[in-house]
Amino acid sequence: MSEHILDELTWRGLIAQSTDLDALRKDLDAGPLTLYAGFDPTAPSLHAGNLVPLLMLTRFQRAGHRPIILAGGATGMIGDPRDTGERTLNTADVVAEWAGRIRSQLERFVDFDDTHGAGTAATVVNNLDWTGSTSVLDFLRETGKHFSVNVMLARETVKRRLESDGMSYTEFSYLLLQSNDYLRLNRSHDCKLQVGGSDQWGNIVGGVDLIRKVDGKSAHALTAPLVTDAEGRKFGKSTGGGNVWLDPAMTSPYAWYQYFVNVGDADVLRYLRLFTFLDREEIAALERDTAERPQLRAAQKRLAEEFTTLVHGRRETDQVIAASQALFGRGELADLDASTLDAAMAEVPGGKARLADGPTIVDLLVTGGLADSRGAARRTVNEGGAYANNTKVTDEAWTPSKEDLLHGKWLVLRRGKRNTAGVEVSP
RNA sequence: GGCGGGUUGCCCGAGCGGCCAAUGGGAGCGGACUGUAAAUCCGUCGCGAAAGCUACAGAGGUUCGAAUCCUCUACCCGCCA
Repeated sequence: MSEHILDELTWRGLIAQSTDLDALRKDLDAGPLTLYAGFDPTAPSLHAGNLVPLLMLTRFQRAGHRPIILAGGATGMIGDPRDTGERTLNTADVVAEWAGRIRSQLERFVDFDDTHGAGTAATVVNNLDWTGSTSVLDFLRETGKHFSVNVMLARETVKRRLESDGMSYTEFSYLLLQSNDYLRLNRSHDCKLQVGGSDQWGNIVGGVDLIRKVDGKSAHALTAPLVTDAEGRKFGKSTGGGNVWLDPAMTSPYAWYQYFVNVGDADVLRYLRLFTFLDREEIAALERDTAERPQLRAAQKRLAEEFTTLVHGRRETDQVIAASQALFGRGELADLDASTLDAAMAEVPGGKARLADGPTIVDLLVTGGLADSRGAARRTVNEGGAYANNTKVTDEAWTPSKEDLLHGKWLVLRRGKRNTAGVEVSP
């Protein structure tokens, strides 16, 4: 069969820090091992960066182990300290709502049956279930007593925060909560491994230490390199800013696909290893393609295809690929048949306009969602970045005529090289 | 509780009472070059066609005129108790 999970993670570049790997390997070989990763509801949706640790759970499950997904209903109420400064607390309602939404996203990435061997069925837990009812006194006496402030102050994030804005006691306590989670799961599920992004290292080993101190047992820690910054922003530098969200209402499948098609050569192979299940041979072949014929973007297209399928499903992926080919292909837009064009237009942003209103290119860029304001739209036109049906428009007053409408209703707008929108124009 | 400092546009960060829609970075956006890459260079970057409008934590006030002065409120930081 395949190689050892730890060896696979190593070549994929998924191991940033770890406790004793040999000891972990021994435990892994002894049978299904229970492991967990936690996800705090800090936004209404997971983003691409969250998928590294999430897929790590998937990989372990496929290798015959048992994943626990933890939704941070409690930790999300507190906030993991970050370098940029104190977080604003969200209300309990918001946290609960986000936790629910994230939970349903998380559930798609693991199997809840013993598909990968006996005892590999996944579990979902919410740390609010055991933290919410704990009394302060119990918590301080039973958990707090095991933590040395001296040690906590030495943590990187804490040090940086003390040099800048300082930190509330609330956030300072975060470590204790997450450590306690690990202890709880170790006791209730015999969970012996926690994985996460490398920013979680301190929190994870906090739990490892706690388990050792309280129960005298050993547990493992494994972190993956961060692909995003602490905020999950700036996932890559190859294209537009902002987060790439899993929620199709926040980031459309088309936008998701396009984002990964546009990944730079320097990142694409690493991303393939981090975000896909392609094996060494396939990735090596794509590496050759990238080196020899980079303009084909074979690796990027494969990454985008695999990753879109993983998140949005095969069907949706086929549609966005078709749309991308139609819009970025060599052929003339006018040559696309009606159903292909309709399908492509359904994937990109758009709007509606009426010919009778005599909308100008400026109006259309705004209604198509390609410009935030009319001023921005005019700027785009003057900068030479506006296109209608792939023809550059340089006159702000340009207005489409009936003959411009593809299949009698579509006007394909573009801003710059790769931002496309479809405006449906009625008489 | 006392004393002091702070709150500026997406982020960081300047800002003498008029010349400030507000210096400078970064991010973003467009162009050139390419491959729907990277790097680099150029341009741009509140809303509005314009008049003008809305903005410098919030609310008042002083003034011909305030982001800049005063008062109160909220939040943040530091020192002391």
